[in-house]
Amino acid sequence: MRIADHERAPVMADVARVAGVSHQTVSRVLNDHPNVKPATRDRVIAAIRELGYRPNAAARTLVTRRTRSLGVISFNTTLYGPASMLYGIEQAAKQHDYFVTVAALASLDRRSVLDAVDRLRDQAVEGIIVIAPETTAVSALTQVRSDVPLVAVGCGTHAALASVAVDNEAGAELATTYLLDLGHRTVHHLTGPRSWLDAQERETGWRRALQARGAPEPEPLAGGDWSARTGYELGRRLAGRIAQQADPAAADGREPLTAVFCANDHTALGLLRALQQAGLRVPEDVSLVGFDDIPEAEYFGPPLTTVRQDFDELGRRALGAVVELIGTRPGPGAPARQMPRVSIGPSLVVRASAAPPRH
Amino acid sequence: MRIADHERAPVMADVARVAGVSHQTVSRVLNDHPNVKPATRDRVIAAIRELGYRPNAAARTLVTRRTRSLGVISFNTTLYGPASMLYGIEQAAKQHDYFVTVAALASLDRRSVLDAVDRLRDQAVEGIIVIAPETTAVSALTQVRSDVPLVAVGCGTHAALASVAVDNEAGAELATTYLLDLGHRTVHHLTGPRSWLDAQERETGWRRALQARGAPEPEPLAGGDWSARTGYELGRRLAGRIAQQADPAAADGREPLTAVFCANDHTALGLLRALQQAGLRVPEDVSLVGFDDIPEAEYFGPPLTTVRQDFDELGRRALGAVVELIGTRPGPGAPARQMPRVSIGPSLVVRASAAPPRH
DNA sequence: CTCCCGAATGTTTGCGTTAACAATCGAGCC
DNA sequence: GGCTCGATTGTTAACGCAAACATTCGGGAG
Repeated sequence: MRIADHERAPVMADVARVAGVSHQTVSRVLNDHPNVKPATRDRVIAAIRELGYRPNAAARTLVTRRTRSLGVISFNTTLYGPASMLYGIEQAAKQHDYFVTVAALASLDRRSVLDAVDRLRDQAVEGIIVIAPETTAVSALTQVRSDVPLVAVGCGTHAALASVAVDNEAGAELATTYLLDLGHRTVHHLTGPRSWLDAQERETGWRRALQARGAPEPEPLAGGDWSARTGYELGRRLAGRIAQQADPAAADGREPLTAVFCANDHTALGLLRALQQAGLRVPEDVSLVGFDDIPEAEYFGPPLTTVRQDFDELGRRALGAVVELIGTRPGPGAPARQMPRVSIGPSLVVRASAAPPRH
Repeated sequence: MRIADHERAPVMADVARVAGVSHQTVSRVLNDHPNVKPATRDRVIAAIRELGYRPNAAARTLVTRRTRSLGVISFNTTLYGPASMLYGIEQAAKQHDYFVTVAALASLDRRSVLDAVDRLRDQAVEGIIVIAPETTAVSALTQVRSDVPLVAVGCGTHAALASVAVDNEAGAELATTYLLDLGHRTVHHLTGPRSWLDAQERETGWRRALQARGAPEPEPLAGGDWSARTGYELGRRLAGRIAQQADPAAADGREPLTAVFCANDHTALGLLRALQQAGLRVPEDVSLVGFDDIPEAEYFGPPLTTVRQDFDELGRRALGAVVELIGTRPGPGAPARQMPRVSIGPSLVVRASAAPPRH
């Protein structure tokens, strides 16, 4: 396992010379071809080791037309969800013997997304996974007329793309129904950013659950952007409203607010903080349910009841989907390629932040 | 911008034919060589656009021996820190016109780290950034006799590697001194995993601050692994101890526990939760300071005073360092390559979780 | 003993690009 | 008017590998 002493790195021909065979035989050994005498194979392997030879990926790609690399486009890799998905993708990619090249987006506008796709195509990735669940991004993506297989992950289940996503509607229904079952007259909803499909779907699921029970449908609390900060800001407003509600004279016809389903755990944290700061108790005064089940949710004060989604699994499935797509390449005269849609079921994790309403 | 109608993608020769020039002229246009007549250049560009031509990266790499790709090895991309650094790295890489290939580690043992390096070298990355701050990983890395430039990021400032890191010791001193200044007799420390350099350095900084003030040095609270869970578990034990401490008869000679400096924000959250559950108030009964300043820290109950580190910047600097290293390649007879060490200063973010002790 | 066939190995070609070298073309100069 | 020089363009040769196409060798069938 010598290091090239500042000369050119050894190439296949060098190995061949040392092993006393032709370079083609070396190639055969490298690619596990049959019809190589074991003794020859051993000599070649020894030579490879002796020289510290490693195949040149570019040369190999040039002739095989395969790069074994995939692209992942991600908006904010800082969020727990995207970060976990990336992790799941990479783990799975390793098993399928693929490399993962990431392209982080500065913003989610059409231009930025298309640029990222372009960048990855320049690098000749064999497939692309997009973790960019915004509607504009998705619509931009649907127009990428490219021969590169493309799968969107965590982008809601209704995108016009091959996609892998958690069933947001089902999750939202789960959360809402749970709160209704506890005895709340209705459930309010702190939304995520309206431009995200996940947020839209969670809102839809929430609404559907209310309708199924004939519960009043309060105006959603809009303005969340998944961050704790916006949860906090909305919480401040809510706290004021709840204070009024204690005073019957000030009844304003709106539904009393005793239960809130938050679009995700981070906003729930912000909301929690705002309520506590206003002297309200969770779950005694207000019940809360989140979405995601980030690792910290269990240690909020109080621990957060939330809808769990398996990001790792999402990532793995997404990878599986691209690999599948890569395998079933066009083939002349193939009909419009079908778009696999994988939907993963979420589950409710019950903790202390939701309880029956007081009377 | 036509799509190849299922035939081979156009190559340089196709462009040349359409433009009525030789392929070399096309190459010159592509690479911004001087001495191409503007009119010719325009014809070539038009042809490129007409055919939807894009250069073949593999062929280019084969001859230039440059891949314009970098590898990032990361352990747990799910944590806020690593995820943010990855983001910063990618942003900066884009500006330097590099691709980023990630290699996630399943574990931090020597073997796994070396495998990752190998994988990346197979893909011919020009440089590697490691976000894997464990001592075993670092020691494995120092032995990678490779011609690939390698920079460790967030791995403490004492590794025997080119590195970019926040000054953990200074940050820990900042936190500890702040608590002492508030009037606490001493400060306890909830450590991170001992095998991480960051954790070690934070412990060192904490100890040094105590010594500088002549404050008693309590046994560190070991067992943290950066997670909220371990913070919680340690917190349970602490709570028991504090309860005893209220009873003078049970005094056990240990320092009273009124202030804790946590190795990171997540463990601080767990600790917070455990204390509250035990009926203790923060900061009235116990003051807390964290490390990292994750976006949620501001919304803990109470908001967490913590040491801020700029992960994005860390990532950018790390990228700058590798690019630098790549630029100043060996050169025959070059002396052992110097190892750049960048250390970034942290800052204290004061919030409500720390206050003067009661008497 | 010869022929045929398959296993094992070698030789040649082409992948798409850039670099090195060659050729052409004009303009300026003596 | 021939020559030189620089600007522009073309031609050829790598780059390192795998696939297609030879070749060799040995053994079994006839």
